[in-house]
Amino acid sequence: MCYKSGMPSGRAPTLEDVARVAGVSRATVSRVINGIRNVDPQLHDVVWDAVGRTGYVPNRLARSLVTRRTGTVALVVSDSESHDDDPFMSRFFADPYFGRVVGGLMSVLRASGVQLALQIVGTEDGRKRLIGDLRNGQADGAVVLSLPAVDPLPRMLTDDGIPAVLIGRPAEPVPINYVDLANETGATLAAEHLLARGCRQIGMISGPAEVPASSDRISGFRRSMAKHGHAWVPTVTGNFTQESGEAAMRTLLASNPELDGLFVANDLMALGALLALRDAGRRVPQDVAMVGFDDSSAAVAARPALTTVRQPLEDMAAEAARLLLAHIDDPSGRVSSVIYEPKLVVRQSA
Amino acid sequence: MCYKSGMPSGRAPTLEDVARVAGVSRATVSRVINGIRNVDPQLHDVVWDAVGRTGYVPNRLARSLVTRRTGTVALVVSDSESHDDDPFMSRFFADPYFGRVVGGLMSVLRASGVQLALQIVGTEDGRKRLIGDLRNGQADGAVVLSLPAVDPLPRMLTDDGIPAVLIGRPAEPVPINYVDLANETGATLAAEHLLARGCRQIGMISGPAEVPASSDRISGFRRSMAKHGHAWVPTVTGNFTQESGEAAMRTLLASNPELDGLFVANDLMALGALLALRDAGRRVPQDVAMVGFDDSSAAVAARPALTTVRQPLEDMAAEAARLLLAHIDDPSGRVSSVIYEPKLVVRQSA
DNA sequence: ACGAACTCGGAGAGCGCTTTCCGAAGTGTT
DNA sequence: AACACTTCGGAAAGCGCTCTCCGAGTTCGT
Repeated sequence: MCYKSGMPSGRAPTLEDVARVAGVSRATVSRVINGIRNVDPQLHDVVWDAVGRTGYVPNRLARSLVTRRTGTVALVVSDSESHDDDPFMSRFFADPYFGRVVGGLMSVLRASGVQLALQIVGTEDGRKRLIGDLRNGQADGAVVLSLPAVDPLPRMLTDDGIPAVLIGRPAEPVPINYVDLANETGATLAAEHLLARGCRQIGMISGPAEVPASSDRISGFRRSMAKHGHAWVPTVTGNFTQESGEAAMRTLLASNPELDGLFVANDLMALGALLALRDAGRRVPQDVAMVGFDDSSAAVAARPALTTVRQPLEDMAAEAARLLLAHIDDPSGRVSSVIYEPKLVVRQSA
Repeated sequence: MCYKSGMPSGRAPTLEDVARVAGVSRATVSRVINGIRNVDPQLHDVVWDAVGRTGYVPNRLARSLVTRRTGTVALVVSDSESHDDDPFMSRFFADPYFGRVVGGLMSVLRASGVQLALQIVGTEDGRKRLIGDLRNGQADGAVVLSLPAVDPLPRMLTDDGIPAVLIGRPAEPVPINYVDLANETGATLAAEHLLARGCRQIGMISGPAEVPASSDRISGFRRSMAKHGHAWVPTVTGNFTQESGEAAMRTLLASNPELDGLFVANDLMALGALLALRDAGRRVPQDVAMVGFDDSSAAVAARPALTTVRQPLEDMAAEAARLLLAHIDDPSGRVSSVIYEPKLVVRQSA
């Protein structure tokens, strides 16, 4: 109970307290702390000294209330109306995708002293509340994780003039900032690699057609295959989880026993496919060559290690953070989107 | 530009606006919105109607400023003074551990309408600011992710009376809420399984000795081994990443070529060990039996699938959230800790 | 019919901070 | 020495909300 410099008991010290200790007014302390205008250097020191002695820490809430700046951005994750006991969310968070994005965002935000607040929005009502909170200055802006299917959120955000950046392009064209990967190009890379390897019977395990990233990969792959004379690509749809990949592989194998090449729309499903292939007694890459997508940690961990299309998610997320910060600083700035070029990372599976 | 019900342009509507539309005072609107005291049912409806028409959403900041409740909890991740370009954080976020915890926390917090704000704290200064922010009511409480090594943070939190829950016990005894796994028991499970399988030369790949969870696993494993006559367990230390597991395995194999059993302190390192073993031409489990720890998604994905000690992280995180919420509601409540019992999940690797 | 007891809504004082507006000094010019 | 300028600190008005008072209106007991 011996009160040290920080007088840890009782309420946190306020500007008023510091002002009293320093023998000046609240306004002056505020100026010193925010480095505004030229305050007499002598007073300046007196104030900082008082700050130190009282252990004063500015109250962000109060500050935000008047400045209308919170130093926080929201990370919006859309929970597509999952049923209550559907573990969709856990699955999503456990997916390397989420972690990589958070890591990328933080690498930039942290340097700017900006915080990240996780927001899950599912229902129509949730969206309304989110927008309301953002308009009220609950956060300065939002990073929206790639939305499944068509979602009114992007439009709502732009309509209300809320600084926002999407990771993954919106399903419908909306004038909003976003970063994305050239998914079609990525799929093309995969197709050409498989073809160059001499595969003749090539199949695909795709993601849900409603998500743009997924449909781009599908169309990109189909297009390059068609260009090389493969008008028809047997395809089974998964949902980006390992289990769905395994199941899809079985289905595909049942209808196309001759398969010798495979493009899988993400590494997690590729992992599942690998298992199904092994169970079926097919060797990878000797019997079936396989190209994944993402270059997540799973790709390196897999045996055989996955040849995969690299998506620099961390960089993309970091760029999204930068874009958002810029847009917050200058809301009138032009809407911009940056598209990353994928790269094929050749390992063992193809 | 046709202004719909929400009048999306201009500033967000305030209580004052609603009051004007409803023809009552601010106070009454506030009462209606918060359901306080009995307001005349007729007025009640009038007010809600006005709320609907104006599209009013309460300003959390302003509300928090006076109520001293934010409806937000901080998720504190300690960045042990990593060097600037050390990708430690990215690694950490990409680890399934992070995602599982976030998922578990959100499952509970979401239902209570509580938000999660990510906080990374590294330096001494960062800790001070964190505490300051918390005392100021930046968040109602904190969930602290298992800290590497001895950290003053838990003590600082309790000293300042900030509701907090640790995930993973503190390195030094501190009267603070925490949830943890009976790590020693888990290691014992692994040891006994390996022994029962008939392994004679058993080694261990451990995590960093400074983190409590890690040291508990080490001591638990050593103890049971000793009890069964194995006084000496060859051990190599890793840092919980797959790469470190692979390297550790090589080292271990070099000094103990006779090895036929192995306990690895987490699944990610086990994955790495699996690779090193394969490269060395050892079959798992025939030549070397291996038990991992965590039962993360990696365990199922591995081939052979990992026999591992299950740590119900999602449940633990959910419980942490509940504990925190309870502690926030009643700060005088007793400090409590709940320890989860691990379970051995037998798959293929042992 | 009169006061006590109760119900309900408004006025207003803050929560901790920023920021405009002013007046009091200080500086330099003619 | 009188003027215009500039510099600097304080007073005070909010930011949007909650919540304690308090007064007015209603109901009921006697």
